[in-house]
Amino acid sequence: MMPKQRITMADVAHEAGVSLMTVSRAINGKDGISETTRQRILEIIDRVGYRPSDIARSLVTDRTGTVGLVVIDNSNPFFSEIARGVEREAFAHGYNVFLCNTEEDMQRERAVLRSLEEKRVDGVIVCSSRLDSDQLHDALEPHAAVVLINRRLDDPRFGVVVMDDERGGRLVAEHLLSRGHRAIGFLVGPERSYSGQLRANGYHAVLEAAGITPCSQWERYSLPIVESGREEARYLLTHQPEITAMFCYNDLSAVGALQACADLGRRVPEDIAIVGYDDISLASLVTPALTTCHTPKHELGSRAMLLLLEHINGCAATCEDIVIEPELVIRASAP
Amino acid sequence: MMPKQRITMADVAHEAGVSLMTVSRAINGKDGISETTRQRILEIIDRVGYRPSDIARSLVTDRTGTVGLVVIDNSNPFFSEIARGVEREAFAHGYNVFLCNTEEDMQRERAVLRSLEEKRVDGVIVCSSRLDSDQLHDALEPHAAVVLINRRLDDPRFGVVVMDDERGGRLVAEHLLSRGHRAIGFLVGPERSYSGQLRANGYHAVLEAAGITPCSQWERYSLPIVESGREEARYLLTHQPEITAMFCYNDLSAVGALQACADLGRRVPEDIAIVGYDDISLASLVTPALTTCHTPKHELGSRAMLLLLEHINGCAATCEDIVIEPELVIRASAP
DNA sequence: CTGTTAGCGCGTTCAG
DNA sequence: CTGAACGCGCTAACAG
Repeated sequence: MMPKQRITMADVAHEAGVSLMTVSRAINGKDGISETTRQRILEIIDRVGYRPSDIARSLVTDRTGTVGLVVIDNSNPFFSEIARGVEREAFAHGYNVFLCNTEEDMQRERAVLRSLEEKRVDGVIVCSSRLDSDQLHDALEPHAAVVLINRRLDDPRFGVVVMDDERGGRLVAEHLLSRGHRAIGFLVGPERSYSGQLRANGYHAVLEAAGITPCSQWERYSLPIVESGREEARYLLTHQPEITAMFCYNDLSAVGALQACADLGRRVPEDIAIVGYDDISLASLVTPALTTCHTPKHELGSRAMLLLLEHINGCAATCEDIVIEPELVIRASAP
Repeated sequence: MMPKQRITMADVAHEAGVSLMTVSRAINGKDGISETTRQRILEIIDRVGYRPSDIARSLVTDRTGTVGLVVIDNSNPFFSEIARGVEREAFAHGYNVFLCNTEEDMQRERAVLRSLEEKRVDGVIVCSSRLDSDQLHDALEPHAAVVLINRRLDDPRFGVVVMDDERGGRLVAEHLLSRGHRAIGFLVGPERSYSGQLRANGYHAVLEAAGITPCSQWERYSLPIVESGREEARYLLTHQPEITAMFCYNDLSAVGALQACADLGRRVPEDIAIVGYDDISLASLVTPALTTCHTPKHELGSRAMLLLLEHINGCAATCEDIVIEPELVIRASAP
């Protein structure tokens, strides 16, 4: 069986009785070609089903029309909504997106960043890296354009879109204090989470200003998933029964905390108040609905993609970081 | 400022004092090269930070090491979990994944499929297409390797991984009948949903066998999102008050139905039983927890990717469809 | 074991 | 307004 041969520009040129160059001009909308021949060529292209090869094109233009998106885990709604925002904006501008999950694995994070290099992506967006500053810098340095989400790195070449996490931490602390809570459990998040660190800073600052010394026994690392939240919350509730409220790293771990409360017969919010983070759609759907900090995930993604485009096109007007403010959403779990 | 020139294979060859070919062999692990020189070359590559260009490589090998994944909407947990399964398997085999959302837009679906052609992906996985058979066939025909998820198309060139949706529909119908329900509302799903059609077939078959003629006034199209479920469920509950149960296209619309019940003061499951579909993690977390059909989403994705690899490598051992059976999960919303 | 030649499909010169 | 030659970075096929 003869493997069906791909149609190439030469075929189109031949069919049209013109040179390769003329076909190329017709495709790329360049001038130096009469409107009539352009139309004729486009019709032929359509008829024979020719598809220009972005591969060949990329080799000469040094542009691929692709970007890489690196996230921890696309099955986490936080990331999947960001991914959606990125992809929508990318599509609108003619770009395709490589989706890469790191799965909390630093080695894999480096590996995907490297494979994206080899794919010659025009740029990468990295969301929630677990690498430390030096490692991350090294992994990103070879990339032509970079935008970080929820992470700062002191290199002006890298664009930044961040939530004001410190502020989010403060908002939560202030809310809980205002409701009279003094003994507050805290699921800090993954050990290497940059956002978690910032939230903790803001949170601690408010507590200290109120004369409360953050107590390390009230704090636990946790993964940003339901199971881990349940486990760590159960630990805290069991070992530190004086706790009357709990601030969870994200909504998923907060749902886990809700489950832990149910497991242990603690009523929410009567016995214990639970606060989540991010306001994923789940947050308003569980019972009791979660008090949480709203993070505009779709916007985070689309702003990041837009910024990346500026970097790719070398017209990064502003090298200022884009900072988005969170908003406290008060619901039944911590009224 | 001189734009830093990319390091090419020639640089490495020069540095090592060998020819291009030798470097190529060292990289690709081919033989016909001594182990010592290979090591020497790999060290140089590492030292100078050379990254082989997959673009250039693809041009000659006619393989890109990329696949396209086409879904309706990655912010829907159903799809984001499938995407995760696909990406994990892809990564494990050295492939990168283009994630494309169609957003229920048939024109966009064609557009992304076409752009994937131009990117010369080695294959595509299409999940929940909204195109009809002819359109979909035309859009997929130019692709070298294709796997469909939850859709059949009578072309042996296309691999298929499907849930047994008809069975799912039957399982739900049988469960509701066995609990004495006779007037059952039905959110059928998107008008062009293939899965929805199959579930409806199974569902209707069981009803008819029980002597119940499916009543079209009990059925409504709906989008697979919470808002739409709420709206359509409210319509049904208002206009067909005799209904004692509702079968919803997916868990998201079932959650919407739950909200509609709350809006209208109907108790679940006392006044009305609600059944969802897919068993996304949300299903077990809402109150009351949803009775639903379990769909192994991650597995769907990874099986699809594995099958696609077989097609890409031309060793599609089996051209049999892969069929996965759903399982009814009975929870509080329809005990 | 290693090098040389050719060409993948296209866009960018520079001539007509 | 159109075309011919060249090269992007790499690998396959053949020589040595």
